[in-house]
Amino acid sequence: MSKCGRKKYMRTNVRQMTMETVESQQDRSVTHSVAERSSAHMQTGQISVPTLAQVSVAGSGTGRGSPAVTLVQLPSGQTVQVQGVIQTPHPSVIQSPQIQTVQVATIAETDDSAESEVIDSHKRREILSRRPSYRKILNELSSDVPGIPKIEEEKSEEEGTPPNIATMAVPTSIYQTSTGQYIAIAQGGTIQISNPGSDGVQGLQALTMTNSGAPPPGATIVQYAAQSADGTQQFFVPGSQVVVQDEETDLAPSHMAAATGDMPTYQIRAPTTALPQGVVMAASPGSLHSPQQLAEEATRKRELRLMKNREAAKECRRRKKEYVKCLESRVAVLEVQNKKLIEELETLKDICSPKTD
DNA sequence: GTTCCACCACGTCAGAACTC
DNA sequence: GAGTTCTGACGTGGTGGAAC
Repeated sequence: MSKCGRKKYMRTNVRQMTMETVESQQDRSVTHSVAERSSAHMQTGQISVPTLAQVSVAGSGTGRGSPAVTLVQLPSGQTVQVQGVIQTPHPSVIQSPQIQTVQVATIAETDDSAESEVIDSHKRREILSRRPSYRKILNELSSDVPGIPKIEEEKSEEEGTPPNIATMAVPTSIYQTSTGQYIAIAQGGTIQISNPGSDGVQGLQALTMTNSGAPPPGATIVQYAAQSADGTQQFFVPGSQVVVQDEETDLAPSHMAAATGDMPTYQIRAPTTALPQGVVMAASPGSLHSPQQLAEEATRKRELRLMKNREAAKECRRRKKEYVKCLESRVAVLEVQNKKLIEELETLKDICSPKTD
């Protein structure tokens, strides 16, 4: 590992540890995350007010959505019923069943029963060994809080198909260009380009072969409805041909009608040399006989898997960022609520305490 | 202009989590 | 239990700002 890499790794780890919830640490009872702690507070109705240590606050059955009526015991011994400032208690960012169970286990630790402690410890360890899913957490959160957008379940993922090629017809071949784009050529002559760099189905573009009639020798014009394209790309198709993304002035006049406006044009030509650098050839998923075909099939599968994983990693990072944003906003909300509660308690103290003047 | 540093995004791998 | 999805870990490259 390089020096730079190690440093970056350490930084990354520090950042990740600050937001870590129930992933990999063994002793979670000590290292609860902010969200976990705040969640525990919301669950038990306890409020941490360090500056008011003598004022004990007990929640009185303040379930989610019910009015937050709190019993405040003042230093003078008086007990006052308080209508809290939090009229609609926000659920914690982390609402997954695992973490809720963790909180129960944590609270149970205060019991003196050694037996229950052992059982809880086992349960907790069992639960903590599971990693939270950002999608699950956020979806559960969003089901409780209408304001938070739900992460859509990609249908294509459920069907085990990568998002970018979800609607792709059964391709005869899949190719990757040097720029990372994937080109699938179906039996019907439809060419679809999947751009891993773009989000969602926008990366999927359909091409229509227009080689009907009398095409000029060695060239087939392809209509390509791309959103943007820069530079020239070259990739291969079956039959020892090459698909070339033409420069704007590279076309014969008779073909210009096919490529109007900003649409770049692809031509299928006979290859001039061997495979260009960066192009990955993939075998057709047809009958496999020779070891070479098997190897090609294995390569194709690997490429597909890598492509899927690439997209999954992107999606995972996006979810993680969303999750962290959610946590941060939750912290901000809780800080405001905490401040208000402190002010409320101060006001009540002023009201209830005997006047010294 | 160069170097250093911090940050970010990405691709890949491995293994946990999940689905069927 | 096998296959798929998700996510932490790791390494890499790009970028912008600060210091020289």
